[in-house]
Amino acid sequence: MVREEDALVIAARDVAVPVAPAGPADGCTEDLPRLMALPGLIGTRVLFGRRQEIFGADEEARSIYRVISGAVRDVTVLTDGRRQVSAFHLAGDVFGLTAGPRHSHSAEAVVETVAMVYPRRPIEDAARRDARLACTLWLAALRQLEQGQDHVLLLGRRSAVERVAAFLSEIEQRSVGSGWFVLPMTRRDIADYLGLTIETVSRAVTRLEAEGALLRAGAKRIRLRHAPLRHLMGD
Amino acid sequence: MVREEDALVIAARDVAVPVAPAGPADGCTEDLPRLMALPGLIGTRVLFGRRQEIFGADEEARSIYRVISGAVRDVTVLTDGRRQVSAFHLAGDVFGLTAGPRHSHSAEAVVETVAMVYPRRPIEDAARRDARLACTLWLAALRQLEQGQDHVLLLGRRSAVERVAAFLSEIEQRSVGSGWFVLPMTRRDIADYLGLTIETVSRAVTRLEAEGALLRAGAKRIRLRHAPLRHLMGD
DNA sequence: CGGTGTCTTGAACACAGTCAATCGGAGTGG
DNA sequence: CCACTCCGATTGACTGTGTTCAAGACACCG
Repeated sequence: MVREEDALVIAARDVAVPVAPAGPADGCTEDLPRLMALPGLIGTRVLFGRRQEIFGADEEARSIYRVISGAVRDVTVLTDGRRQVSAFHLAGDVFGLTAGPRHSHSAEAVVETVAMVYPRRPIEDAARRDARLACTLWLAALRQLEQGQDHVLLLGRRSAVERVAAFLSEIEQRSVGSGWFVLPMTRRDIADYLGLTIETVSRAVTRLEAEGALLRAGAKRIRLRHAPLRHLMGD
Repeated sequence: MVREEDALVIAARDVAVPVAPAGPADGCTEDLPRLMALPGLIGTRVLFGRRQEIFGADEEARSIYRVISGAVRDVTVLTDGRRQVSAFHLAGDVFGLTAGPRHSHSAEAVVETVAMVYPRRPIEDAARRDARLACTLWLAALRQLEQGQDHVLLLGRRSAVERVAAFLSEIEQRSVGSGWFVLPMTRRDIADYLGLTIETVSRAVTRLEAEGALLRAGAKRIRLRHAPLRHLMGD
């Protein structure tokens, strides 16, 4: 089994893998807002109207964005009209990061939204010189990566009711206050985020209400009851 | 609509957003292997047996990995046994990156696998000093982020046959040669990656074969016929 | 107070899941 | 070399969750 080319390989079961005595390991600054205010990184506050496109798919990625207020959706549309929302960005979130020269999806304001817009080139130039900034951008990307993995788990292995329950929990946590909160997006956005139809989302919300897992005031004003909600979330 | 606190905000439709004249924009070095060979970053070649766990969920993230040969799966298991594979890593891929101190999922060798293992702390220390390394790690994370978004689109808005067709295309592209290639993973892994059951994966492959979109030699040895395959992929 | 867009509800259907039996291929031992 | 075993893959019949198509309720705004 051990061929010559593997001669220097250590079998994982035979030896303890050499490791650093890891501590909290968050050496990078988490304070992206302040870093982005560094000299030379001049951002612009921009107001986007409801449903306004912020950038389009295949468009050159010239800017990086941070939400001040409002909500933004990342959208991919297939040629036959099927639509997928891959992420929502709320106040404080950074979006528009991409490895390549072009965006792979579009971003649209869900409601009237104010965002800081930073030109990409100067940011990347600065990141190439300032390791702290680069490290911070790395963390921002990793955090989005982990959100994406949660999303994959949601879409791959959860029922409709579980998806809607998890979605509402997520939005509640990312909204400011506790108690009542407002869904900025329509049922269509939610459905396209959860890989469902608007009818199924509607039925799931109705069912959650019937089971006592939430209270409603209109379609978008919601208050969760966490104890019964957890019961319906599976894990 | 424009309140006082928005006074300094520029409406996106009124002015051209100031942008840098963006070029190819890939200032960061893409050559992660060579960067990881920098002085001070001492990796270890480690051999993992088939199905061996490389790291577990909730385990401290002490290392970063790069696949030399073989294949690795990222796995999340819910308490009720439902299983989701969030990614496969093939030769050349970096994995084990995480923002927090702990892994959110486990990683397992799909087949006998050799990987380079780099201790995390020294890498992050170096990244905090060397902006090029930080920038490169940033790109690695962004690339995984984009793969995650493709995965979300797959799970959210594609039929079973489309998912399997897209999956086979993806593996073919990431494998070395052209023509025939080998699936290192079982039907269970594929099903858990695509959010399907093994029976549905099996039926989809059978159907793709019947429609002339692929040839089979055993369950894992495959050759794709791209023209008919595209037809069945929707977009 | 009407009009329009969004949301909810209902009934029929379809796609993928479940349960169960069979097939196939790699490895093992006689 | 063949028979046996085991695990994974395939196929079939039936079920169920979520979709589709269609109608109606609600709320927001002129």
